Amino acid sequence: MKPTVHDIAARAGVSLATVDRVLNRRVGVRAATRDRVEAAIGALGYSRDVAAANLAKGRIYPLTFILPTNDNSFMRDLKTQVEQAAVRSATERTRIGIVEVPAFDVPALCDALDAVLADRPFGVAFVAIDAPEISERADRLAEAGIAMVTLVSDLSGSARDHYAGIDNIAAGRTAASLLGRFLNGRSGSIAVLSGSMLVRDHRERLEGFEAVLAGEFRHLRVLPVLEGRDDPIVAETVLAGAFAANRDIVGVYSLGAGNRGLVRALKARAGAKVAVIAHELTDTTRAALGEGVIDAVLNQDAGHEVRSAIRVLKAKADGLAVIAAQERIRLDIFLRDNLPEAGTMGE
Amino acid sequence: MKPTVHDIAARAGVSLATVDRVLNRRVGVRAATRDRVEAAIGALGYSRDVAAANLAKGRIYPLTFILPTNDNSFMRDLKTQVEQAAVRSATERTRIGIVEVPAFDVPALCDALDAVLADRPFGVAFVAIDAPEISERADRLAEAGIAMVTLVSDLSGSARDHYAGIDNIAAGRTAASLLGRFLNGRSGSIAVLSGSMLVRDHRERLEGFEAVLAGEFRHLRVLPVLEGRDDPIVAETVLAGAFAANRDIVGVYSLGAGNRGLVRALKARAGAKVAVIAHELTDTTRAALGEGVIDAVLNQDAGHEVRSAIRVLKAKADGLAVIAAQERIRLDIFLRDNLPEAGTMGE
DNA sequence: CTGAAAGCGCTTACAG
DNA sequence: CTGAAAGCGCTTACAG
Repeated sequence: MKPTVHDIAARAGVSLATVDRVLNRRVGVRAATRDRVEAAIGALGYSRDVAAANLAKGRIYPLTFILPTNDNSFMRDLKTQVEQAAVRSATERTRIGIVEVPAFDVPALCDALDAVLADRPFGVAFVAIDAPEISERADRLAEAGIAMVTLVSDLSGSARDHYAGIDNIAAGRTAASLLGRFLNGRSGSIAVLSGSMLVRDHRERLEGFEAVLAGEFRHLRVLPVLEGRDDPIVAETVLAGAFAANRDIVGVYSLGAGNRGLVRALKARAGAKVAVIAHELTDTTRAALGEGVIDAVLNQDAGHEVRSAIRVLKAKADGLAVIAAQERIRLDIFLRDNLPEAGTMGE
Repeated sequence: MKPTVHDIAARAGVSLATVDRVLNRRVGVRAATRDRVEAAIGALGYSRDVAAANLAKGRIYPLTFILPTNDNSFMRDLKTQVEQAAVRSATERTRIGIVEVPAFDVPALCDALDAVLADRPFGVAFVAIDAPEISERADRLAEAGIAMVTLVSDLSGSARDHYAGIDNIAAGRTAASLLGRFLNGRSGSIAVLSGSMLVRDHRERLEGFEAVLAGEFRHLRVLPVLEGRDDPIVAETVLAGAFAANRDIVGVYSLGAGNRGLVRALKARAGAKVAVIAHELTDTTRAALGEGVIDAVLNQDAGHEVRSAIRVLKAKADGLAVIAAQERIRLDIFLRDNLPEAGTMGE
């Protein structure tokens, strides 16, 4: 049988309360007593039953998610996933708060993080903007002992405990590699549509993309990056402008959101088919993949990211380890041929 | 506050024992009493605390995994993942038994399933061979109330509760689509290396592969399928034979295991580079991807499959729902550009 | 058919 | 600095 606190208490000749004090590193135990208890723990090979501990503590985990209010499918999905996790709160012993802030808005995100600091939940997850003011807030949250996970986009050199998102450099490299192979020798210009160069995920995708094109596909020329603000209307406008100004565009890499605008601009354009790689599987990109308007979609699973963030924050609060492999967020590659049924996405 | 059994008991004017009887559908409760308790449950919006119930029950879940003893990296990885899950048994309240059987051996798998039936664990997970004898065993296990998950390869029209594996038709389609695009107009023959046509996963991959080639890439001709028994030595021999007999091979789809043999045969072959798609990211395929010997690897995550099987079996035992999206096993596509760091694979 | 009491493995006031 | 007792939400003999 697995040893319990009773076994430790008996072996060390102390009460349950003292065992509990040692187990939870609480102060006010004589060194000699502590040593006896620790010896018993070691000898018995004790490991705590976390479920029983949580039951006794009546522990619930207050967690805050800060999400940007972009009008794009991916962010809406992310929010839906957090809401669904909130529905599971009862069984998972969490209490999940959602705070919405305008997208790409550093002061607004700072304010939200300050509010978290005042509120002191167990943990916070947020889509980072890569700015020094944000890193500074992250440091303060870490000092306050609040567990912290960046979601989707990471924060450079910060005190966050974990990043729940894909490897964006690899995503950019993959996009370039697929585009280069699909174009197969054709030369010309490549349009890159981003959301904003303020966020690290978009910058990293661009970096990986340009590195592979420069290394392996020198006949493809990358045009200056377009910023669509992850907004369909803006995206359509800037992309249509690029098509008008550059008649030799043979490929497009849409590395941000706002793909409804991308698809409209592609359909409005006359001339030979361009090869297109986009991010995030949504109703829009799924349909475009089916029609052959988009050739491949790189995807991150919002549901997995949210569940992973929650697992990591809870584990941090309990001082427990996570299964590292389970928390790795995959880069999904979808072609027309491996589309999952709608509504079955997930970890 | 979340209502508890005490609240129900008070409201229905009965004891805890009676509440428990109703909650767990045990016999021996008068209909009128049952109705009162159920009314209270409904009015209060009660939901059971499963962790507390398991603590009280001292519940552990005996689970059996039946794995084939092939000498290939994927199956070794699968076994390692089950062993790691066994290490987590203490915290997950499982007791995991592993049974090994020779690969592609119907009588051996039948014996193993009969042994499970005699042993009566809560649940069993096994790599299915698609044969009527196996389906018959599955039916008996289902009748005995043993939860059942097929792993990696499914069992047609059987009573299994769940299949923890990828969509193999989509995998085959994806392989064809990538191969066709990478070859980009070149015509010639395609060699297909399978493990065995006895298992459904290999048959389905072939089916999807042939469908897309026939539909979209008519200039590529599929040679008769080679059976490598998922064994490197056999795979190398049959593939080398195919290369010798067919000088016009321009592509290879290795849809089973034994890729050490595939790589040896490819390296030994003179002539123009062939496009190659293989399955499962292992040390061998990872290295071959880096060297450009293999162009893309389709992968299933053994760790995810094992964790998912365990979650599903436990949920079945508890009569609980799973998060469907979390149990969907993804088809991973790896190019040279999106290889995860070694040792970080997983859900 | 029903209930009182003890117990699962832990934690928490409270008393000393 | 340490311990006895009660309790978290549920289940299980046992008695009636």
